[in-house]
Amino acid sequence: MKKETTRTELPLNRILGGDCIEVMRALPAESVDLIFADPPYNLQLRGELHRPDNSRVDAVDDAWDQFDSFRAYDDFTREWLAAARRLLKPDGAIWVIGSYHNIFRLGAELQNQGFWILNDVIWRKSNPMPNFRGKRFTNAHETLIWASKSENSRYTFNYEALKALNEGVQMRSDWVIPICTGSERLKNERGEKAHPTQKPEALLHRILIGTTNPGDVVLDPFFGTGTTGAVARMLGRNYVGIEREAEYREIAERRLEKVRPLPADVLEVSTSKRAEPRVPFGQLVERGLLRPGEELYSLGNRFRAKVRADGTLVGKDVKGSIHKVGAQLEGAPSCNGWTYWHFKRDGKLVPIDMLRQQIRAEMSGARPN
Amino acid sequence: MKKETTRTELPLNRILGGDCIEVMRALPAESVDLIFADPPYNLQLRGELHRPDNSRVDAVDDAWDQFDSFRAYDDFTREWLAAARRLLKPDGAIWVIGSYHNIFRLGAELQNQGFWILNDVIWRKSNPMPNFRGKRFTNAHETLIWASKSENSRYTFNYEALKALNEGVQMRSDWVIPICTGSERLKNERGEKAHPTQKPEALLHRILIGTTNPGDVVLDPFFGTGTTGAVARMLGRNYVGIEREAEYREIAERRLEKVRPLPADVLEVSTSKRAEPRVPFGQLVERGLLRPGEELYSLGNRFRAKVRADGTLVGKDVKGSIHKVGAQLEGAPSCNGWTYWHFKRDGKLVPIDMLRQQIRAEMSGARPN
DNA sequence: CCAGGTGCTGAATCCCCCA
DNA sequence: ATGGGGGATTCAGCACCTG
Repeated sequence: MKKETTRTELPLNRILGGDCIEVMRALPAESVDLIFADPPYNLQLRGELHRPDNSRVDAVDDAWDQFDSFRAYDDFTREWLAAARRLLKPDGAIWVIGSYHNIFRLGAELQNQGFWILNDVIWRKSNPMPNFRGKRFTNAHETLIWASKSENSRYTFNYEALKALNEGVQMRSDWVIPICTGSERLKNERGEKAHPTQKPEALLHRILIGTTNPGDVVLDPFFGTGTTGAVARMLGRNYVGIEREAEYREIAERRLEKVRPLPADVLEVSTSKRAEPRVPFGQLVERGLLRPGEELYSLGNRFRAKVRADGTLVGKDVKGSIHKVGAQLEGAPSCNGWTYWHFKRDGKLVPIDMLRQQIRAEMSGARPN
Repeated sequence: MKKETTRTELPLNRILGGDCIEVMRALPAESVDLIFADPPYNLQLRGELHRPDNSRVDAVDDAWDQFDSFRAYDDFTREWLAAARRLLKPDGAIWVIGSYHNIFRLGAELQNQGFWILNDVIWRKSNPMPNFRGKRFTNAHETLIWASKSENSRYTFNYEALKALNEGVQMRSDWVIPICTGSERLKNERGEKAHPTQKPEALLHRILIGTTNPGDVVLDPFFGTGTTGAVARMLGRNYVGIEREAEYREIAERRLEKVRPLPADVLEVSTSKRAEPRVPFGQLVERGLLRPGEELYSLGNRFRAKVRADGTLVGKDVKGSIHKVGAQLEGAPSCNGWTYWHFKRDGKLVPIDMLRQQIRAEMSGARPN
């Protein structure tokens, strides 16, 4: 049963037909920045499942034979996840979505394969289908798991952009988003909904804005009618879709043709201070913005320190960087010297960070960027 | 190494010392209606964490939360779940709570053992701890799983009572409840929090109202400081607690002594068979059961509000119906004012729902029901 | 008595570059 | 690979104090 697979180049912004496990195995390793996966959880699919040795799992229709069906689902999960993992760049990440039918098995297998869970996120549906028989709670949410490829991955997280999306408050792990209805819901020629579990674009919008950058490659191995691709294309990300059903692929192709990518300037998002160019404190002295020997005053004006010619400070029994001296004086584990230390101008105390901003402004002025 | 265990009778309304797996193995099979379990989460924390103001976060670093590997945690989960399962009556059910660190392994093992998941429920914290380094989403929720012993269990679900708790709308799978702080949070002699992970009583209140009946037996194998027992006792349910740490047991004993069980008539919950007559809150004032100006006290005694002559309440910065004011004070989408607000009689706090029951009794007149 | 400000805390897998 | 050091980072609720 061994199949010869030729590793192709990664075809960007295309939908690939076929079984996602086989297709992924033929793609180049470590070529993808983000994976979004909405795998099937319908246990009726078990007839199409394969064990790791590629033997087919017998169709088991008996409802009581849960153990075998869970095992088959776990085998399927293990295989596609391993194939997906291979494609991820070392600093890549994955999102999976599911309900209580499958999310626990999915999450456990993610952990087993060495993915590092960063958050579980609750998609809280503002308009869920009620529980008609009154025997359970309204199933009003689905669960997403966001995980990096490994514990030490430097994953992408646009903290400031998400905070801005959330009215200036840190984005939480529970997201209120309506289900996909109305004109967004795709129909087939017969007027029926084209796909049973089409996800809202708002969900993918938040995921892609928050955990990818423009130009990144986003892979969706269960592409369906292409929500991931549509949002990726709109947001200037590259997508790779894999879908087994020809009908879904055709609908997705037509959908993607209509998407107009947004211009680059709109795609710029708020960035954190971490992204700003580094300015050594010594430059302030070199450029004469602070004189050697000048006195600096701590936040709260409890301590003083003197600037030395090499860009270090000297205070009472302490010397070192602006950060180190501040931390030692405060007895704190760390200290941001830029906001901690102040200098005197016209009798007023001004944070030295103002001088850093001045230098940064000059730097960006030189480079028209 | 075989240990002879004598199967004792089930000791009701007591806290049992020792390892919960061993203790459960010594209890009689099929004797429990509901299990609530808050097992260790296996947090796997690395270094210290500081807030932006440099204060240190008091982490959950207790020995009982340390496991060497996922394998070790899975073994532990398998054993305690199996022991718990044996104790459940055929129509019994279980609730477990966890975070992304452990909930996927917990859910998968529940399924493996033949439990039938009925819902996963999201506890949305109205006041979670933020993410201090801006590297992830605020971890603003925990996940509960509600499962019956088997697929065909006729589990208890008080649909109408929960609907009433939710202002007449079907209860959803996401619950907004504040974390346990303030006066509800138990302290030890040193003034520190007595238990690092004490759960809010409101969470147990909803679980016990929704999925048990008065007189049922509720087992909590990780009893801690006894939240499950306290709410069970208040609501006229029997509890069995198991806790390994003597210090937690002593605190729980003292806590439970103080709990006053509610009278039986208050515990009757709505049934779908016969709708209870609606009683406007204003009738309590008209009839002189409550005086205008009288002070009401919130569940948990955190808030107060004053009764106005028109049957509305006025609290700090809020006025309106008993439901609306309760919801606003709690920051919750809704609130059942009848069970939320209490008045003082003979120095004790009594839910205003008792007065409604009184009026209903009068209304039903000849029918003693 | 109220308004406003300060301080503390909560189940947390919480940095990243460079030598 | 590992260590050192620059320097970035928080929301809601309650207790307590001051004016």
